[in-house]
Amino acid sequence: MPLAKPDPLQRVIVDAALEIASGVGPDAISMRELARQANVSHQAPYHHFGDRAGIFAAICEEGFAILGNEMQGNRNLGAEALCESYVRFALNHRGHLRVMFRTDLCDMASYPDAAIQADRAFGILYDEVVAMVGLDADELAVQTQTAYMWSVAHGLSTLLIDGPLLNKIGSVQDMDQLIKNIARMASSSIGV
Amino acid sequence: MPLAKPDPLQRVIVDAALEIASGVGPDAISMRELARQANVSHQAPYHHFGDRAGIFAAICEEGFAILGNEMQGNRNLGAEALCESYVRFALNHRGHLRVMFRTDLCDMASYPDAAIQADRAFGILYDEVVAMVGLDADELAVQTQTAYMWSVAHGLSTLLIDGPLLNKIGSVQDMDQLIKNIARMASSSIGV
DNA sequence: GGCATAACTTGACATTATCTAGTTTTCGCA
DNA sequence: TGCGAAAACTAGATAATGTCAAGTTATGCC
Repeated sequence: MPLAKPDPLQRVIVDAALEIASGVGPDAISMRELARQANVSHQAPYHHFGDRAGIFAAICEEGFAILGNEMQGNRNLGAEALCESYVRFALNHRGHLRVMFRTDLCDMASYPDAAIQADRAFGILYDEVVAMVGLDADELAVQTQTAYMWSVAHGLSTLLIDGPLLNKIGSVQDMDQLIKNIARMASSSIGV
Repeated sequence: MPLAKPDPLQRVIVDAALEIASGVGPDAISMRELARQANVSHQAPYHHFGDRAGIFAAICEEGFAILGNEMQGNRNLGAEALCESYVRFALNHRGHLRVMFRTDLCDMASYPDAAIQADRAFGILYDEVVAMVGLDADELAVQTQTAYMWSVAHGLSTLLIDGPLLNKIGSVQDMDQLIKNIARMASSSIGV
């Protein structure tokens, strides 16, 4: 029986980074600490990612890809499900989310692969809104409603992950209900 | 005519920090750079703020105080105005906002003065929702709707400041209209 | 005046990102 | 099988950072 192939270093490093990001936060990520956790020299991560921003770019790309896939999977279930899947992604991948919207950590304009995944995720939401408001709706209305849905999902996500919202909510059960209720409120505002 | 009293060092330092925060981002804030910009030794800021987190705590406290005041001023104009004032605060004080929800930069639990201002701002929003849904509404409904309003305002704010939303919107005029429309959509979902 | 306290300065240390320059591994191909 | 180049690393050095410890100056009050 062949030995299991060890995880490629890049995977190990990104996982270590995500662990730190979802714990203390992305700023605590240091190249040398990642190298230490991967048991390699302090320069090994540079070979794969170029610099610190490269690590964040990899996280962005992966994060938006996962988010896109999850939204894609719930695409036929309406805006409510889309909103819910956004928030659930955030809760299940808080390390990713904490990096994905930090333009200071990684300017996506410099990392086209990451930007592509981000645009794709946005496009799925956009298309869903188009489907709800109708193809004949004017551009501005679609943009507004897309921004609205995105704001609700993104706002709730960030408030749950980093904001004081968790402190004001009792149990996880409550949180689950809260997410569902808010997703429903948001989707019922669309297309009217 | 007496000489104008020079700004106290704390003000100079916080302003320098805000300048950096609203530009590159809060992570680029370094104690030594702040000292440099204030023309003092690299240890002077420590005397006033204790450590780096102390600077962020001061920014949080000030930010939530300003936000609270602006919301308080628009309190009688309904949830729509409240939501709008939140977003406008974010746009006009992006340095503050970028710090206020970064629990990794400053754990508000360790800075009661900051926490008080944050609770106050939240309370204003909460009271407004109570006023809209009626005093007889049950606790869960009020919590849900408060979280909803907050999510919309906060989500739109962060997406406009750091997210890719700006790239997808044409002019500042459009942005103004977008904010108004979204605030209206949000407030019309309340209390139904 | 005297003196306690606040408001700083100086120097040192460990840690960091990143540059430059090696060294070892791997692998396609003769 | 062996070789040669590219990939995957290692090693050392530099400048910058946060923060500790210890000194010095300025302020305000009795």
